[in-house]
Formats: sequence, structure tokens, C-alpha cells
Amino acid sequence: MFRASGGAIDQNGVIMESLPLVTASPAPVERADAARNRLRILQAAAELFAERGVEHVSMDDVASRAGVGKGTLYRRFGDKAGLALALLDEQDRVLQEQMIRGDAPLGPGAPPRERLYAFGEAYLDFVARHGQLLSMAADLGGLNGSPPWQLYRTHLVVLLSEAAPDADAEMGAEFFLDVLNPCAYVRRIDQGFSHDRLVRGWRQLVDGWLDAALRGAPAAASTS
Amino acid sequence: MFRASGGAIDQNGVIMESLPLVTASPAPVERADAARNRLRILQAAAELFAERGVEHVSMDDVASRAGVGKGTLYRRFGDKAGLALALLDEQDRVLQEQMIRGDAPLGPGAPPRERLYAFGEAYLDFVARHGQLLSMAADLGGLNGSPPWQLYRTHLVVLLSEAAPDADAEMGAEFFLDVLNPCAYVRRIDQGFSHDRLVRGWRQLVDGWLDAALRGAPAAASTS
DNA sequence: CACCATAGCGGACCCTAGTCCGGTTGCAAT
DNA sequence: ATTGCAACCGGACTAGGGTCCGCTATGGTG
Repeated sequence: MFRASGGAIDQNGVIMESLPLVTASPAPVERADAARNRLRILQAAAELFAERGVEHVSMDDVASRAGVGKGTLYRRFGDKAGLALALLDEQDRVLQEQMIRGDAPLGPGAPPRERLYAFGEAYLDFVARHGQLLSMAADLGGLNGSPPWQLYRTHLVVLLSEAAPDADAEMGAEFFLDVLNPCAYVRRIDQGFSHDRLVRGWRQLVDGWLDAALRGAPAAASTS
Repeated sequence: MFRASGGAIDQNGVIMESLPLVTASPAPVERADAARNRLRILQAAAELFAERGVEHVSMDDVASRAGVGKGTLYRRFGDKAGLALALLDEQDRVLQEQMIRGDAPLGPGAPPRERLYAFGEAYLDFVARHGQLLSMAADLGGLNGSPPWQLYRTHLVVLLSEAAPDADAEMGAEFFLDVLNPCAYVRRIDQGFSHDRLVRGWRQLVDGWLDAALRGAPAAASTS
């Protein structure tokens, strides 16, 4: 289920190895006991979350099932959100890979508008599959600003800039990520919105924003 | 600073009196001691929040400053978010009043698009003034679904339906409220976005969504 | 192989949100 | 005024997230 990530490892075990990594720091090799414990923790957490649902698992539970002290847990993962994000790391990488090097329209090659559609759909699927974990991380304030989140944000900024060079792409990305927020997704599903309806909403949002940007932005941007 | 609300009182002291109120329940008059304590609590909370900032005030602090047990606090306000919302109650009513009966373009009389612009600006101003309280309430999960929030949501649904009868107004309202979320506002301000920039973003979002809805919706709606 | 510096460990501890329940107080009807 | 009852009060208690710091195991070094 979980494999030790092969490359360089940062605090939370996220990303890193995909970058050139020419850092000056002398490759902080992970000690053997640390690695063992990390695996045990991830395993324990995955089991417990699967058994009782994310809501009903405390950090103490995870620590004791992993046979590890609480301090260890927090040393390796920072906080509960960090643990959740670490559990999603693999899946996150898959999505990132598809975005960056995968096939069009999610990957490069398609026009920006198509890639935006595809990104939203892929992300909403991702949220649909991992809603519990993601919305817990978001609730705890650990999602926004996390490395994967920053990558998604950058991706959106790039696509929006391509599609509408004169628009405020950063703000567009912010708004779009608000709308894709896992908590909001879960809330809406509970409220009776269908996944498809949310996807349609996303496409319409993208369409609207892009058209408004293409039409209105040149004038607005020149005045700012 | 705080006045006792004159009319009927619901659990959190929110809204109510603006409705016709033909309820069958025999007007649950508030007991004198209860009213006294409620005022003392609100006063104490307002003082403490002003002194140290919302983040650094615990419910125990509020209770002890108010000279009241913790149980009383929770009985009257439900939870910390409820307390925050109660503190904003007056301000909330003002905004609601302006939306419903105030001058155009925020109030009735202006075309829906203008009212949407105005609503966003008014709400963002509101958030700018009460960001701490609001984002705490939002963090705690007590904002979405609260009576004021529902009213704002309904307002948006109505305006969106008027402006684009065939579009998915409910979803639009959901998305728009995500974007106006106080936590997001505060985060962006901290990140260097100016208030004006956010307002411009809002207008562009509204423009885009409405145009996309007017253009694309009739076809899309007939197929759904 | 013996030693040492240090990353890593673990569980006692703190803080705060939220619950519970026995005692108290206000209100209305007699 | 008295009494019954319900709402109300308050503070002890629980639970869970997160911190701290003395101890230990690890892996490099002489």
C-alpha cells in the first residue's frame, strides 16, 4: 500500500524529488528508525481512517496503534493536517504528473481553456475520492499553502495567463481554488448537488471568467 | 455599545424580529437573569476581543470576565462561533436591511447586475471591518449555514435568477459565497492583495458568470 | 572496536472547546 | 405569600490537539 519514497525527503515527505534539487544542504538522509516509524505511522493511520472514518480517529489513536509516541508523530508530520496530506502524497503526485507531463487535455498540448476544464474535473474527481482526508486538512487550515496546493495554484495562474494575458491571473487562481475547496465540495454533495452538476458549474465559471477577462481586461489592466 | 434586542429572541439572538412571526409558540420571554447575563457576556467578549484580538481569547476568559459559568456561555450561544455571530448581529442586520429595503444599487431598484456588484462590495467591506470575528466563525464551521449566511445566499440566488433566468443560480450563489469567504479574504490581504483588487475581481467574476449564463445556459439548461 | 555528537524518541503535560448535572432562581398560578 | 415547575446557572469534567524535554538509539569517527 505504501512504499518508501525513493528520493530526497522533506519534512512531510512531499514533492521535492521532482525538482532539480541543487540545494547546498548535505542531503539530510533519513535515519533507519525514523523511516521505520514513518512507515508504521502511515500504515496505522491508513488503517484507522479506513476503519472508523477520519473524524473518529485521534492522534493518540494513531500513535498508539503505530506503537509510537505522540512526539514522534508530530515531529514527522507537523500536525494532523500534515499527516492527512502525507497519506495523500502518492495520489497527489499522480495528479501532478498528469498535469505536467500527462496527455492532453489535462497535460500540455491542449488550448488553455480545455486544460482548465480538464484540471477542474480532475481535481473534483480527486476531491470526490479523498474528500474526508482533504476536507479535514482544509478545516485544520493545513491545505491552503501546502506544497501541492501551491503547485495547483501555479498551474492555474499559468493557464489563466496563457488564456487571457492581460487579466489578473493570480486572483483568478485564488477564486477558482476557493470554489474547488474540498470542504465546499463535501458540503454541496451532502446538500444534494450532484458531482456532474458541480463539474458543469466549474466549466461555466471558467468560460465566464475567461470571456470577461478577454473582453474587459485590456482596458481595466491598463488603468490599474 | 450593545442594546438588548427588543423583539422575539431566538437561540442566538439572530434575525427573527424582522419576520411576521406568527409562530404558534407562546413568545418565549427571556428571564430577567438570563437577559442580564447575556448582556454581560457580550460586553465581556467585546472587550476581550478588542484588547487581545480574537485569537487570544478563550471561552473561559469570556466566562470569567463576565462573571458567569461556562455552562451559561454555551447555553446562550451554542459555541464560540455562535458568540462571534451574536457580536456581529447588529452589524449584520444593518447590512441585511440595506440589501432588502435600502437604496439602490444595494437595495431594490437597480438592475440585478448592479445589485450583485454592490452586494459583493458591501460584503467585502463588512468582512474587512470584521475579518477576525468572521473568519474565526468560519474556521469553526459556524458561518456557512448560519441564518445571516442563508439570507445572503438566498439574496444571491434571487439576483442571479433575475439576471439569468435559465442558469443554475443556486450553484452560482454557492460559488460566489466561496469567493467571499472571510478566511479567504483575510488570507489574501495578508498575502498582499489590496481590497480594491479583490473588489475588481468580484466584479469581473460576476460579469463573467452572468454573460456565460446568458449565452450558454438556455441550451445547456434545456438538455439537463 | 569504543566513543561521541546528535537526530530521534516517547509520554507526561498544557490548553481550550465543549458537556453534564446537581443545585438555584425566577415566574405564574393558586 | 406559597408552591410547583421549568429555565437557568456554574464549575467540575472529558477529550483531543499540540508542546516539551530528558532519555536513547544510530551512524560516523579515531
